[in-house]
Amino acid sequence: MTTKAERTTSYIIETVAPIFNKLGYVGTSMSDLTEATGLTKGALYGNFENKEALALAAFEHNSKRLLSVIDEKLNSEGTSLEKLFVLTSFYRKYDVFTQEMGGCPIINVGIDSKHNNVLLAAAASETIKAVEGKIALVLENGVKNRELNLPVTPLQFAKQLFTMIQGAVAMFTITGDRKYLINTVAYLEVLINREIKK
Amino acid sequence: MTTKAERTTSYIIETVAPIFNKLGYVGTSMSDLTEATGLTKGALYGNFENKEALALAAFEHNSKRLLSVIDEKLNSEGTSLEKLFVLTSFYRKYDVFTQEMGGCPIINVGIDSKHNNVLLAAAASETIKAVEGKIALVLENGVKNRELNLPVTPLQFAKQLFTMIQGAVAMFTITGDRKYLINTVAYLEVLINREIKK
DNA sequence: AACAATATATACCATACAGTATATAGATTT
DNA sequence: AAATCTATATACTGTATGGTATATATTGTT
Repeated sequence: MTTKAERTTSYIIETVAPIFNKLGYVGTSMSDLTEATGLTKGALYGNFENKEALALAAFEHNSKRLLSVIDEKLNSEGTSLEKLFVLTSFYRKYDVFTQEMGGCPIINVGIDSKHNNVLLAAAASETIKAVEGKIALVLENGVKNRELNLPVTPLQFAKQLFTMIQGAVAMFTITGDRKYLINTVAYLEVLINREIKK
Repeated sequence: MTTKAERTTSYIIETVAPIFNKLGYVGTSMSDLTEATGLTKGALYGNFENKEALALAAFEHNSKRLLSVIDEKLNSEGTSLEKLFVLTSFYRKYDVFTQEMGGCPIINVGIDSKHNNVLLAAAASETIKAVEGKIALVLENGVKNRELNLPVTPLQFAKQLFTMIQGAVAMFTITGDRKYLINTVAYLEVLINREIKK
């Protein structure tokens, strides 16, 4: 059972998350948030200690959503190779997935908070590590099953894959051109088939 | 001959550029800038119409510096292949180059200004186009000289290369781990040798 | 060197900011 | 349903914000 208070707290987080993600930590004002939620400062400060705690909760919300979708993709039925292709397919349409979140939380918060908020910066860095770990696990299994052949360690290859993906995400975010996502995913799929498929 | 006024203007730009690059457009206050320059608001507003004009000049300064170094690398003596390797070498140590600028201006301003300042966002996007064009030119020459063999158009390949580079830059910026730069450049050099070298 | 033109400093404005104390409304428990 | 407890609204801090009007230096010109 969820009490009214709990529901208010999560309503705030959900409403506030895309705003922080879009406008950044300093770029978001408390009045932006009262306006969006339809609540007053009293309500916001009753549920969260301060702006920083609110921003942190907002990022964790977006991060968890992203991580759980990635988990879902990487745990879908099929071979390790197929799992990887499910992931790349997800990133081909990453723009629609991130639309309601207000963009990629890793890139947005990671860059925005670099010199503005230590906790947020650390959280973004942690999310990267988490994704890399998840991809590495799939790669590791593929190697164990004699399905894949990696030129470097699973974690190293995972980092390389994710770096390329985030490159496409960054370029898409800055230019607004979806082709960066589409073309990078196409490149990655060829790369996986040619370089690591046994 | 440079008049005193001109020297003040460029002194302001040079001093202010890394601050805007680090803290972002909204994250930078006019008092940050008076403090850093040792000048007063009167001086700053005497030389620039407003905060936006100042931020724009600051970005253009960083962007020009970056583009001219890239130009220099891509116009160095040697074959097209060698030029490409001079560029990748530059990005292996991109962290030290961007240190005094306060980080990569493309990533920082591109992401930061996305929802905060239209002119800055457009300027970052333009800088990306400029870099891609410069790389494409070298690739095009390499094809003409029967030195390179591209699987796609020069511009398309240039975009793919630059996307990977900026991916490494983004990951380095967020995590602070130089290995993203080092490993991505290593990967790119193998890629160039194996995929497009004739 | 005296004057005119320009650049910088000072003092100020209205507004927006994050945050708080307290009053009021709403929910939960008995 | 009454009483208690909790959550939200209101009204208010003090401070920082971008920007400006004007006075004062500083520069370039004759």
